[in-house]
Amino acid sequence: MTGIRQLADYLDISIGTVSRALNGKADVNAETRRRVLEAAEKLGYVPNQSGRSLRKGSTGVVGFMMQTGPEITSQGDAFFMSVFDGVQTVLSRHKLDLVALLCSSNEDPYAYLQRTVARGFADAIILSATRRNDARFELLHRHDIPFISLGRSLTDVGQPWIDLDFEGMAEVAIERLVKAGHRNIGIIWPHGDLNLGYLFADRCREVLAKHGLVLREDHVFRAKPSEAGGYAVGQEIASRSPRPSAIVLVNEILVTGLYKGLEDAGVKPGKDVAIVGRYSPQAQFLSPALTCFTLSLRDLGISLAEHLLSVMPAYQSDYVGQTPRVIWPMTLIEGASG
Amino acid sequence: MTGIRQLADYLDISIGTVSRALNGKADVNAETRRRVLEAAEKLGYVPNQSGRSLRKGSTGVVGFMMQTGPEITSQGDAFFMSVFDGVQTVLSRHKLDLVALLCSSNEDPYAYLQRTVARGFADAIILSATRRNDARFELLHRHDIPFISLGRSLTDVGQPWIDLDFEGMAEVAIERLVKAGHRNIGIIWPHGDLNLGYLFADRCREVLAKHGLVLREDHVFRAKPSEAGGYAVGQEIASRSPRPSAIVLVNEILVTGLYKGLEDAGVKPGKDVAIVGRYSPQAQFLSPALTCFTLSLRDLGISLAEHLLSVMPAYQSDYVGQTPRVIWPMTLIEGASG
DNA sequence: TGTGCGACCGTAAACGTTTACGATACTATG
DNA sequence: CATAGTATCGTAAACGTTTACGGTCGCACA
Repeated sequence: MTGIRQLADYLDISIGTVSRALNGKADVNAETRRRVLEAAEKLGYVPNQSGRSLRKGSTGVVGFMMQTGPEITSQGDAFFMSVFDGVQTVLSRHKLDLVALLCSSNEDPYAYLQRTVARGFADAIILSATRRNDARFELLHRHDIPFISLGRSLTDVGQPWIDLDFEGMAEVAIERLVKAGHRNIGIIWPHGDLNLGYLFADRCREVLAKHGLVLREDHVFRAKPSEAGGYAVGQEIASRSPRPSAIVLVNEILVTGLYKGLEDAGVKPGKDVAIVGRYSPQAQFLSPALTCFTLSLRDLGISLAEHLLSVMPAYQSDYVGQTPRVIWPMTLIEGASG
Repeated sequence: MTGIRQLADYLDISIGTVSRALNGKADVNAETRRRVLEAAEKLGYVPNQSGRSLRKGSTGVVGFMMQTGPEITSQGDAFFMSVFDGVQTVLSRHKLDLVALLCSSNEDPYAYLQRTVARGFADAIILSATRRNDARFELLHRHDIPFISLGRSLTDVGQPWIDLDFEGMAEVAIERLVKAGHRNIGIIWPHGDLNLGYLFADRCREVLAKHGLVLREDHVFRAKPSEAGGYAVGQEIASRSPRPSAIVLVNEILVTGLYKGLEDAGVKPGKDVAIVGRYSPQAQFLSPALTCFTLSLRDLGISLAEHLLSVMPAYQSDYVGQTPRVIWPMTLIEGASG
């Protein structure tokens, strides 16, 4: 491993100058800088992260916290990979690296976050899978770590957040179904205390009420966020009487199972029961194609990164005037399901 | 942030003793150790990672490298989340943390890895999405970084690897289909130069040959690893004459699209064309349910971690006698598709 | 009493950077 | 020519740990 010392010896100048040259400081001769950069390239020198961050007090990495395990939050397949990609295109412009902080399913997320924060692992954090009451917010706030959350929470501490427009989605979906003549509309609400479920369900109720309709309690279906959960809830829906004539679901990960659950119970999705859901890679390849709400995950990632930078002291000058909170719109893809 | 110095001052002992007490070194009085641990807990002291790793030369983190972007390798993120979970259960026993090293889709993986390795970011690396010729192997070998790869490669450098048994899968699938009377069997081979495609295709050919059958070149379908890719290839299959009566696919991520592509072309999956594939969360909820090969992703993760530890000098004593290479078996789930 | 030993602990160096500060040489200006 | 100013660079401290080394103390033993 070639360190800055080897590089300095090789060039026969001091390590201070080398460091300044590499970091783009002003007081270094242009010719010297050129030589340093050239030599660094040649010797394959890359600054050691530990030494650098020990001195600077910052690590140059942004952590995206997520829980591992088979039963992930409420997002499916390529969701995070696409978001990451957007985040990185922004961060890389500032020489920041993104790593995923993986909290195992048998570790308490709060304890995990506490540990990684105290270790000084990342300069800033992106939170996902925000709960309705989420203690992690206060933790990061107390330690004065810049962060942003993908998702709102009641335990807001003034940090920026971006959340999908679940309420707008509820509104558009319900309006659409009501206009199509549906009077008996049910919803699927994923298990757990993710905040989005509440936002979604509440707005559904409101919009229905506006039309003089009521969301029956036995038409609120709780599902595990998995295909199996979708299957189970499909069976359940089929067995209700009265059976809802339309279903809105906020979770993308269970729709194939839902279709199958309904079919196996003799109820044809899109025909006997209209379905409106969230986009997933499978959505348009189901039969009938799912009417669903979509968004650009990459753009979402970009926005997440930009808003995060706007609260990081070292970078915020480039990102002034960011709206601190964003409700991210989703657009409807008309399928044949509802 | 309370450092070791504050802790030492608080206890009125030297930082050396504090460090030894916390790290479980021998020559420290039992009572002193108790006091130190208690105070550390009380003051919420957590060792600074940069300082520690600068001194020790190791970081205590294991990196799992993966590419971000919508068009990921051939696995969905449900796949990795489960594997991660297994990896972590093992690593956490050794106080090692797992982070995902996210290489953005517009950065060269080799350059990315080079950068993170030189920075000294992780003590060991897990590679995934191994290509048939993968320069990353040699890179890590040259830098003497312990690593393991999920997937074989021609550019093996003697490191341990674990790979799914794509050849066994090919064998079982082909035998099954031949036994069912199929003579015209096609395969779907994902785009890119992932090694698994070659392993799979070659073995398919061999097994077919054993039965006096030949894999027609126009029955080898290349597909983009996405649902859309599956749809396209479904259309393609339908248009071939002669049309294969059965299809084996090695990639899990495109099956819903494949079904739809076939259906839209008037070909009924499972009826007009038998299909055997890989397990995905959707597999059993398709109609007909997919006959597919599955495995315990968590156990795979556990094995990955154990084999990785066996090549890490600081930990290998606990993991002697590990077989360096593992071909991970998959088991068949009989669906109705083939 | 002197010696040796073990238990325990303090001291200080080292890890690889960054950066405040001071030193040097050269240029411009009077 | 003297001086101030500027460009460039070297020096050394600092970041928070870990750990080799040496020191002190108490005790056992001859």
